[in-house]
Amino acid sequence: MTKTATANRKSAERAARQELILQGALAVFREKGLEGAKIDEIARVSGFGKATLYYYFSSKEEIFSALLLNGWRSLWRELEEIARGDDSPRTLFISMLKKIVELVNTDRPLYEFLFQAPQSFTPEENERSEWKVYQNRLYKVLMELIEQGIQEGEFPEMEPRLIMRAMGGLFHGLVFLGKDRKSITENEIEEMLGSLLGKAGQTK
Amino acid sequence: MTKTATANRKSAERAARQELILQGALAVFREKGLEGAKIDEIARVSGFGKATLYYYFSSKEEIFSALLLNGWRSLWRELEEIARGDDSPRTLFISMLKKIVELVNTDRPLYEFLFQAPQSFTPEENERSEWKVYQNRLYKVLMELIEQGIQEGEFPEMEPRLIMRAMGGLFHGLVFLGKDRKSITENEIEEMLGSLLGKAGQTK
DNA sequence: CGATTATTCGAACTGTGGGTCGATATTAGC
DNA sequence: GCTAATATCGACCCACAGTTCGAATAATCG
Repeated sequence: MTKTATANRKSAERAARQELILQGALAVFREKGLEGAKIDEIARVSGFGKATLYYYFSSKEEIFSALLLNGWRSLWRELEEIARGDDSPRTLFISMLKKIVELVNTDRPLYEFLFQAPQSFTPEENERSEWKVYQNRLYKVLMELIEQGIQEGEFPEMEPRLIMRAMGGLFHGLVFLGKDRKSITENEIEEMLGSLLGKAGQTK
Repeated sequence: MTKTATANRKSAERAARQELILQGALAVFREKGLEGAKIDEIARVSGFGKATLYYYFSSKEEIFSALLLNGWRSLWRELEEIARGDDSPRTLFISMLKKIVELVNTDRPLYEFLFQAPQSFTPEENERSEWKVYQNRLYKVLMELIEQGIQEGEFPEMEPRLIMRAMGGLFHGLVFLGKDRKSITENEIEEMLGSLLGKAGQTK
């Protein structure tokens, strides 16, 4: 058993070091943007030699990808649970967005990265990427909630895609826009969403 | 008089060539993103040698800046007129956004660039830039309309900055999000804004 | 202990891309 | 036509940043 135990510890340590590197990388991306982040600086910030980064990751791009993948995957896991609830579409929809707000307020740098980094890639690059799978699942669930919600009269009768875009933009604006990084409260979000979606069924 | 006439023509031609270069640059930015756009490619697309670009512009960054400055300045001029009208704050506010939609539908690549390129710079870089002046004027006018609108009961009673963010996000979502580049209509915008702002005073 | 393997790292390599040079062509003015 | 200014351009330069190398150190195991 000794062999396995040691191997486990080693692989755990390896993962922990990868995590350290990712944290450093995130800090640098946040400050310098995607292209502005230099490998040397990531190495310095995370406290490893430059070559060591390449011992754990095969390229700069892989570091990006790992950050995005981890982030979107864990975000999806949090939201998946909520989506499985059996409340009305509108309630579920709002709960999910409120959950995202809660998470953002927990670790703003991470979520700013998750929501803004993708714009730095070309659409083709994005299609191929692992993390996109989880983002797509999230979008799909939200779209379905909107469609069901419309049928049940809980959402305004408009093109679902249009509502999706409007809600996405509204949400993004409230949570991420503005230089004053004051966190938004769940109540504020709820109020805004409520007025956009109309009062129908809101106090159900 | 010959001298002046010739000089005029020359400077007009010079401006026209600059314009050609800017058009090429915009096309490349649109496709490749800001960092992905190479000077060599801009030169190729706009039909000049690389060195010629540097005969008209002193750096790659100056090309960016010129695009942004031209764009935001002309956008501001269009909107300034509207802002001077003497309708109610809410009507003015909505007219301005509808005007932007109209312009976007005229030249989508340009406006996508205008609204998205700034994110590629660090905040400090943005502060120093010429074009930011016009963007700030626009934001200021919109904020004032919101503040007045609240006093006159045409807008919901919330923090103006919050309303601004919400409207900005909503607008951006509707106009620019989504891969299907189908243009949005002014009516759709009006409907969305209307429901977010509430019915109060809408049918004034 | 050796010896084999895992880890770390600064130095060196290399491709890329922004910017410059010098030579050439084109135009303007007389 | 001749000269000076204007315009054009491909080849070159060089700094930078991602990546690799090779050596050195630390951990594992028999």
